Amino acid sequence: MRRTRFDDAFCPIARVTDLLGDWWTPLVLRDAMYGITKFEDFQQELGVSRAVLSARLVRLVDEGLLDKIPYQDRPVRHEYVLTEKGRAAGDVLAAMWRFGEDHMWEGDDQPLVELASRTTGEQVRPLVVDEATGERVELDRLKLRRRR
Amino acid sequence: MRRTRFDDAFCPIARVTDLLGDWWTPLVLRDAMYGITKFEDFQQELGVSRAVLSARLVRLVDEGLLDKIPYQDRPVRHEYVLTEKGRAAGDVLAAMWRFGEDHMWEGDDQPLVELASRTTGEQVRPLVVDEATGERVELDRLKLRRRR
DNA sequence: CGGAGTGAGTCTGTTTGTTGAACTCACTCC
DNA sequence: GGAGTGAGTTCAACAAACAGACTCACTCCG
Repeated sequence: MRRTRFDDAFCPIARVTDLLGDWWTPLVLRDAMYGITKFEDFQQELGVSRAVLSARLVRLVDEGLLDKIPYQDRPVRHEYVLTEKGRAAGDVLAAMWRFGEDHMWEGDDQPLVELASRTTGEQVRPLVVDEATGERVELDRLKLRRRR
Repeated sequence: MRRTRFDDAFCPIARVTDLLGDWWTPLVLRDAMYGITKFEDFQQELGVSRAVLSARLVRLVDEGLLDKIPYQDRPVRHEYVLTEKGRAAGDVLAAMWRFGEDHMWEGDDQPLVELASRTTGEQVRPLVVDEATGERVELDRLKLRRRR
């Protein structure tokens, strides 16, 4: 029996879960954000099995988050680079970063690393707001309605 | 061999992946955001197997995203309600919503539902910004550094 | 020319996880 | 006394993930 798929669900969260919910997928995407492009580099960085990595990269290319671009012939070698859609998925990872930073360390412990701007050097702390008002989003306080 | 765990990774994204990356988990949390509290209601809404639902709820309670509160004796019945930490995880779901809304429908198709404020009735579109500057976060443009 | 090295996978046997369906248990309601 | 309900647990079949070995097409070094 196939694992239940959500890729044609009416709900955006379900469709994204279908795409990013496979084990290892968010970490592959994260490493792509950090500039990793080659199969071997993903594999060594993550320690994932080569078979699983191969399957994840194929999916991400199929879904349009990564482009697979040949950068030499004889033998053919590829690099995997983020597409526009792939970069947009960075917002989900950024939200995960913030939630993890705030809630996944016990007591006074904090993660050893932080995000910072390459230009100003200031620390960056992702926050989810409403685009129109700039106010924090609280999902449990919103309602769902049919789009008009 | 156990599926590789990321719950003690140095990276916040990896730890959150460990927590939310199990199949069905984001959807359980989403339904909790929409106000579902009872086992049977989750099961019927999602169509997930009862065994998996049971395991996911146990994990979410263990991790402190849900509280399991008895609301009657004889027989004991519980409701699962979001904790503060659980509501905070809503930001990740909101970012998923936005990415899904923008990128998971083909061509001119759009999801049939949208998020709206309960108070003003205005549509809400989650956006990930830097808390300090209010500017959009582009994860692939940031750097990682050791926290000082 | 021969052998080591490398990038990008595929293959294999075993262990874990997911699925749908049936089953349990402790009740309540008629 | 029997049907119904809420909240699970158990089961066997199937899918996915694991570590490690293997393949293939090259290049580089001596």
